[in-house]
Amino acid sequence: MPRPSQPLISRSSVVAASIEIIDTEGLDAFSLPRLAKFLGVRAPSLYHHFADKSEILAAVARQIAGAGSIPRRKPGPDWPEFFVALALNLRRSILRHRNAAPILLQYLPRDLLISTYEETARFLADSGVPAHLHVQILDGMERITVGAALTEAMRGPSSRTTIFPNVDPESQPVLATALAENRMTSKQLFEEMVRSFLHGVVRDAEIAVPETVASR
Amino acid sequence: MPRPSQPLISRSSVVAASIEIIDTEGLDAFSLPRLAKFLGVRAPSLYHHFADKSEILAAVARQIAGAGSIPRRKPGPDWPEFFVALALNLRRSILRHRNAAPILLQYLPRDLLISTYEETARFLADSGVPAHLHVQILDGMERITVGAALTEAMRGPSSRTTIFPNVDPESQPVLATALAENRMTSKQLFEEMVRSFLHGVVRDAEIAVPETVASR
DNA sequence: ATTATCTATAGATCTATAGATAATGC
DNA sequence: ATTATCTATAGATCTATAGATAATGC
Repeated sequence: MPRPSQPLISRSSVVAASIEIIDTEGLDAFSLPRLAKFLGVRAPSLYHHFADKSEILAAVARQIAGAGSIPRRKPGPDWPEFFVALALNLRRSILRHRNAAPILLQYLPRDLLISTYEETARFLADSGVPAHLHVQILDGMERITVGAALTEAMRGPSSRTTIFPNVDPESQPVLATALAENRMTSKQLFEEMVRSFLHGVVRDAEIAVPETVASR
Repeated sequence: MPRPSQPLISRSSVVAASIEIIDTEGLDAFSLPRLAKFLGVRAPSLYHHFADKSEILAAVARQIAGAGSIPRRKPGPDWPEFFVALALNLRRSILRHRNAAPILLQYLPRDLLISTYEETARFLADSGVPAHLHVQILDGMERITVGAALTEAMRGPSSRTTIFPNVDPESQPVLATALAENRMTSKQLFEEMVRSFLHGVVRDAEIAVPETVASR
């Protein structure tokens, strides 16, 4: 049955199927024959839509990383919360497809977190953050968010609930105390990690919302 | 030539050879036949020393991650610098073997960064950091360090020197200004990222070195 | 003429096991 | 008897290309 009336394959259906396979059967199960079977076609037909396998994987990475919506927020003293929201979005997207974490690491689209760095830099400027800190913030946010979410994605099921596994109160009393004192979930730790970083970056800077912006 | 007088293969030589292959030929080039050839033996002989391929890769990850020495430092107000040194060590180890980054992500040994969490928690306590922040610090440090180093390792050669590639001063003036204002290298950004996080975590806490410790 | 599928297949691997073999250590 | 290698190979893939074929769109 060569050339059907309606195309059997589209780039988006290939990406969706790939993610489905990786999610349910794991990364090792993913191959072009497996993907083709899932779509009800033959493997060579995939080459009509993608140059090669890596192009498919790159599209998968883009799909997963770009799934979240970009939060809207006005510049101002609570500018860090914009980044917290952005980071939580990406974390959720990555954790939804934990099996794909190695793909994301390998095919990381730049401007993953911050779709338009320019716009985000302006947001920082309008919030009164000095220009010399912008690169620190943009670069740090990207690395922290992607990195922390990826490592969290790779943790085994046991390490997900208990943050540090196998702590013996007898031999590790200080650590046991620390764990007992902790009231935060993984998600809250992640969120607070981002917040801490941002507050730390501006720790010595005078943050004042410029008049021109404040009065807009 | 079955059973030589001196064993031809050892776990450490296998790990070293694996790293050498991955470093110079890339991760895709790594296979048991390739590894065996490198060592001058036949592939099945490797199974006498390792249960399977993944056991070799896990050993590779452990070797790379555990290569750095643990800095010694006395507790006190400059406790963050201990963590900065720890993080820089791990970053260097990871960047020395960038091709192995996906392996590290997959076979991440827990207690990668902080060999003994207990000891580190005590260091924090002795430095006057409140117990309720210990988990935030230990968990955050591990995630930030590993994550940021891994994403840095995966960056292409062009993105290494220029932190944000392809910035057009015409259409992206704010970002261009930010880049012009930045005087930090990738390493310094990493270092400062860690420092910012730690200062941020304790931003609202009273840090006082306890008398018992300070007077030791 | 172009497009989107198919069949067939080249060509190259790869992981892991079974069983033989000779050196070693007791 | 155990150890550390080897040969041989099962068994399963996989990626990608060449070339055929029929539907589509001009």
